[in-house]
Amino acid sequence: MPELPEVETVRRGLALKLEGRRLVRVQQNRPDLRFPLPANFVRRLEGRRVAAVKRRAKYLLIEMDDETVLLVHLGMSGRMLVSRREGAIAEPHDHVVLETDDGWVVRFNDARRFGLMDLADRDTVADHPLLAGLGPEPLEPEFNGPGLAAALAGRSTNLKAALLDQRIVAGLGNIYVSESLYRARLSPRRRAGTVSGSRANQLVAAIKSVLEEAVEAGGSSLRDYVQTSGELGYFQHRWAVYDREGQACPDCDCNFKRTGGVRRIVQGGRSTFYCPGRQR
DNA sequence: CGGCAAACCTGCGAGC
DNA sequence: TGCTCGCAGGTTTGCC
Repeated sequence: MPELPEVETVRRGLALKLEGRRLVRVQQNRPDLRFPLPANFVRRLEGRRVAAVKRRAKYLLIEMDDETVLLVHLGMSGRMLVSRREGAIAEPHDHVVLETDDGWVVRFNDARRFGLMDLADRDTVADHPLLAGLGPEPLEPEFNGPGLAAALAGRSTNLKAALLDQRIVAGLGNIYVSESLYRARLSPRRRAGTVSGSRANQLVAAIKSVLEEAVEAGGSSLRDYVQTSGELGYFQHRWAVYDREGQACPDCDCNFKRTGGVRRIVQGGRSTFYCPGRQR
């Protein structure tokens, strides 16, 4: 999916179109996404003005003027497509459609339906079951070397799996874990508990720099992901290891002929990409 | 606790 | 051209 940089890109696009606008029409095209939509979903949103569009980890939090919060997760294939009302064409898998008082249409489109929406209250949304257990925001100062080391201490699971665990740090997914570990020169196979001190500091710095650059580039993009505007993100062109099996890594001083370049392994049923010459 | 597989669901590209 | 297979950015659950 959309990992943190993609969700942040979507958040910015939605904020430009939605903040301060009234939702004059809300259309719900099916009773459920990953979970059933809450009771009175349409009635609780229609006519409300959007106060703010925020983000926590990979969740979008769209706050209304009555303190209702529309919680959105894009899952693997979820998109928020923005267009003018007069040009809007309904497409398959448009599950929820929002229309603003100044003529914009936002369509939540999610073929695989791993995404979700729920309604919460502003003052208690942090305690929502989906948000309560999340770890620190990786781009905030609260995410730092000592804190990460403490969270990893004693864990025998591999470092890849630990960084995908949203309780350790919230917002990384399969692409940016591989990219961060490459930048930190740490092997995805290393035991998580062995990362402390300067290694933890380096890993935190790597995660922050990868995510910051990706946000700046407007996220990555695969075939089924577009930004709110419909344009593609550019970070995919900067992947060092993700989806680059067999190729030389960009900083290659690691004897390509011996290592065979970027290696793909499967951990927890998901692909991991790394350079065995650089990452230990 | 840990590791793994399966589950949720659809689409797409590769290979035959 | 058309079929089957494997794989895909996420997260949870259940089993050993």
